[in-house]
Amino acid sequence: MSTATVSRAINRVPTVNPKLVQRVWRAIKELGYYPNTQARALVSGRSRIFGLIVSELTNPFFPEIVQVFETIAVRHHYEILLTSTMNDPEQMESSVRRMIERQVEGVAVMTFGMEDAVLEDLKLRQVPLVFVDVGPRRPRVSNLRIDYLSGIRQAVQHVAALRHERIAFITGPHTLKSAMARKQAFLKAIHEIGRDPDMELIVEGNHTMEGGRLACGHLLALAKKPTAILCSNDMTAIGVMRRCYEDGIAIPRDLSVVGFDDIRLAQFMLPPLTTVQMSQAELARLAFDALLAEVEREEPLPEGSEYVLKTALIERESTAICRSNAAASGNARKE
Amino acid sequence: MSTATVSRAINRVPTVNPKLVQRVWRAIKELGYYPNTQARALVSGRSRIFGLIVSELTNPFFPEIVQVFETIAVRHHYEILLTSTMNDPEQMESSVRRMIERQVEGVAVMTFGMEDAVLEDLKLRQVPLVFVDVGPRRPRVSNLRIDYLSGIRQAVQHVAALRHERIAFITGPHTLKSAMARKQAFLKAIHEIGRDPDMELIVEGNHTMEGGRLACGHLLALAKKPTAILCSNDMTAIGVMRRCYEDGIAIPRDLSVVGFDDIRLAQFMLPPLTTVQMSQAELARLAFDALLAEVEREEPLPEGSEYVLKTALIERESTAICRSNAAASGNARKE
DNA sequence: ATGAAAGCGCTAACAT
DNA sequence: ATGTTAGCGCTTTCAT
Repeated sequence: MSTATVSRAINRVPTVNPKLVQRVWRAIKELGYYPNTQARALVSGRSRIFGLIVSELTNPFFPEIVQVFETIAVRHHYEILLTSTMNDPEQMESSVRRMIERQVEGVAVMTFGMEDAVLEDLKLRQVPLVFVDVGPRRPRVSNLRIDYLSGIRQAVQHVAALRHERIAFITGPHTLKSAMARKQAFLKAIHEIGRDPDMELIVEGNHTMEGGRLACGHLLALAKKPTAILCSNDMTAIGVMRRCYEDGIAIPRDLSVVGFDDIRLAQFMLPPLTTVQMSQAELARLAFDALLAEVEREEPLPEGSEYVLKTALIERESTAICRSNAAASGNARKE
Repeated sequence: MSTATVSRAINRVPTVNPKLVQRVWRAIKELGYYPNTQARALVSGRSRIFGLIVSELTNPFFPEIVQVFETIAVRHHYEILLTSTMNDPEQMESSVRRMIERQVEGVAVMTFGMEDAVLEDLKLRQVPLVFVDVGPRRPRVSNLRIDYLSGIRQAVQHVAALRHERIAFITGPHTLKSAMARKQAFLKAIHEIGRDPDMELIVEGNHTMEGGRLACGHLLALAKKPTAILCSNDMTAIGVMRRCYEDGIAIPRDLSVVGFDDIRLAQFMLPPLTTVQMSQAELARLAFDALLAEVEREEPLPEGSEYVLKTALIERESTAICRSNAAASGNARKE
């Protein structure tokens, strides 16, 4: 029996004698034989590896993305090559190089911000790519566009319905495209309900807890304080909660706060954080599907592909009716 | 110029003419050439891949481990093959198979619990392995032993010094070796300070928030309630905090709580959680070093290797002096 | 239905 | 110092 026959048996080529197939499988069991993926990849030209680039695993936004991406990948007999760049262009470059060397069949760039020239090499090789929000429209690259407005609109209407009138927004860093999109969505949503945003109530954060804490301090020092604060991400909201804890301000009694992202942490906060969900599981799934579709597509679409991810409000316990305005409008309210 | 020369130039074999080396590198730049790792691995017999098996990425204990392991791996020109098993033996088996097929040079099994027969295949192949707490002593397998006692002793002494007398402990699942080790450490530490543990105050949790919440409920229903609760892990402590929040019990004023693990979340809690740190970064580093040492060791040690990871108390704000006992002993204390 | 042989991209041994 | 050749483990023609 030749190696060719064995190969055929393993790969279930129908023309092999069932008797032989049996023998082959028995031998495999006995010898504990496992095929060598490298050799397979070498001859087939298909590595069955997808690259996955994230900013940092310790940012609570990413673990679920990686988890889900990995699970789906395995189901499709793909392996993932994971790298976290810490937002360092040099690391980004090195990870791209490693990915090319390992012959990845596609790369999901889940790092918010920078769609860099660093990726030129990947594009040159026609490696399918998928970005969040920032990708160019060109063949073999897909984009996951986040519909920030849908969820943020819900959040704004939610607090407005709770009679809040002074609604603040803490932004992310203004260098970050996705953060600016969130701010714009907030402004739009405010306009939609016929109000004019009070610019004093829009302050800049940096998507960290400390940034949220500081920004909250500013807001609380205002002559006319907000009664509700919406945040550009959950970590910011956690900073707000921290600040309120320090200052003895009770959430949601004295102040309502809403986050964005719905990282796992959000539900562990006390009180559990009301937040706009941008499903990490869904994001991962879309990214994988986009890559897979591209790999299986013979002729690349000239304009690449686009997918949209909706966002939606998750009501938990960090928002409540505005006490002052509830009283003003004659609504009884227990203390 | 032959391919061999190019290969030598790339691999910096000193005997090649500097002129040629120059030309080679220039051509590489121009053509955007990257060596094919698969082919290299095939001929060299070294994949430069380490497997990393974790339980689940969404468990806050793991992301930092993965992050650090990956960072170190890259620095040593290794790639990691990451799989999360969700504690499912079947997934564990499949991931082991995939690792063998990809010719990993070593595997770090960071999944607390089960050192399974599933790993037989790996052992057969003499693949270096590293476990946490549960590995057998045999050639090519290393063990990271956690020194639970050092940190738990500090925690016990810390709350004892704060005049707490009724100190409770919420365990993990009793099927989990590492959880039982923590409980034993607690008992030992209590004895060390000359006290007898009150078995009524030892209740079982399951390392989840809900488990902690329930266990805390039991403890609070006791005729003689504890004034301090130590937990087998941080998620349990978070459950305790949740329960107290629901019941209007103030931490640390009415109750002190201590966690274990020091997951990132701990510092974001309100109040920030006092906890026993088991450094995830250190754990990852030890695991990688163990693997690397084993790969580079020609002759395997007959008994494998052992490394010890210390634990230590991180004091934050969820513990405070016991009010009742402070008063009883005549200590004034502001409200 | 099976075997023989070529070749995937690279490195190492041998030859020059 | 460089080129030639063989071979890593596998799949895939091409014969038979």
